[in-house]
Amino acid sequence: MSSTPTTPLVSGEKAGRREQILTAAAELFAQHGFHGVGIDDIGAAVGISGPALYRHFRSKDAMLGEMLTSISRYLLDGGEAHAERDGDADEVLAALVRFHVDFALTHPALITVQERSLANLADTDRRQVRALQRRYVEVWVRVIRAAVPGLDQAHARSAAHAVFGLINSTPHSRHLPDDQQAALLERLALGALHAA
Amino acid sequence: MSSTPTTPLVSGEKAGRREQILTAAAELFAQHGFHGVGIDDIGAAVGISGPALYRHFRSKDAMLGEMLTSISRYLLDGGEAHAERDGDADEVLAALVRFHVDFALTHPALITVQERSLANLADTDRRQVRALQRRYVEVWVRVIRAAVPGLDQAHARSAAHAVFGLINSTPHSRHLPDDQQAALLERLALGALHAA
DNA sequence: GCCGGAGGTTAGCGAGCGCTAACAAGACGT
DNA sequence: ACGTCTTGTTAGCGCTCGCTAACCTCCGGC
Repeated sequence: MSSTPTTPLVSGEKAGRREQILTAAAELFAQHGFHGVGIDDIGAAVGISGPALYRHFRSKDAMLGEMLTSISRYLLDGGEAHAERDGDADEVLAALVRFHVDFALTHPALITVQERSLANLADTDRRQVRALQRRYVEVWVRVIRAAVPGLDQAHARSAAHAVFGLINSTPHSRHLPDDQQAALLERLALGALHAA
Repeated sequence: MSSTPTTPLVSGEKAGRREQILTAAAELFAQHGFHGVGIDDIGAAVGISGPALYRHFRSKDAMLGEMLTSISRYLLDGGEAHAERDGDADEVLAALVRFHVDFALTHPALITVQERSLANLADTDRRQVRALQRRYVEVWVRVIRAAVPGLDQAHARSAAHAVFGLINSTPHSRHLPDDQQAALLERLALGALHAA
């Protein structure tokens, strides 16, 4: 609604140069870490070479910044959309889990980058990402507490983080077809939460 | 029995210089990533300055290598010890979960480093760490399949990774006293596995 | 038919980093 | 008393990396 028109979170395909660069960079950052990837590597990954990237981004840090803030915003938006849909509390929770699982399975590189290199962000960007993440966690806390009785805020927050860890572990283990992996992760996540 | 006598996994306190350096380095690597930490930073953290570290380690990579292999070996040894103790399958699983939770809560920096910077390891070290980790996963797979009926290898392996992610998430969320956090993680982990 | 902007190229700068070299000072066995 | 081993110091080399400068080329509008 505000800056970019639709924000389909990159999605390959037609994608302008900026998006193309961001997806390539995400893949590289995920594999080698932020400092382990050079400007030239990113350029090479999209077929142009080195400093041409500065026609599209102000700095290497700006790439990471845009990457992480767009992820966080996408998750927050999606999370809020699911949380606001009224219905059975258990079903809302299941939908939220499914949403996050789906994201983790379709964008493993982004998951890895977000976990790994928040520390490499410039101060301003890091504050913004942190804020978005906090709000996303709060969405989960509300939904969890509605579905699982007898959990105080602190326990619900810890449980939310734990479930993120569970779901986000998926880039480290892809020995199952996607649909089976998704089904398993959903069962595990919901099993964990209902045992809390 | 082979190289080092007892291998108490560092543990601060008396600890020789090498161990002191490794713990300091782990903390820094966890905060800023491997490439984000300079030789001088590590030296400063233990009160000596810069190149003095080369009296104790052959290179910066060697520090990371020793750090990660010792973690992996500690986990594998502990895991096998718990798995071999016979008794109720559920109780063995619970003990294994408790073991890993305990490790994650007492060594959050090591957890973070192991997740984050496997990619920064030299080839030889990385192969060794990978091998140790694989064996640790296999311990879990056996214990899980004994306690949870109807899981094939692949599903059990995915579930193991997911539970690692769940437990290892604890460095990102410390807003609960340690004992409550441990109890919660145990419940979540076992809840997840029994729902698999 | 020109011209300005968009998006590339290569050359090279300045800074930071891992690591080595050369040297100093205390502990200690003989 | 002396040499040697250990563990520290500072200076500095060489390389890599992020980024800028200067230049080229295509392309669409008037």
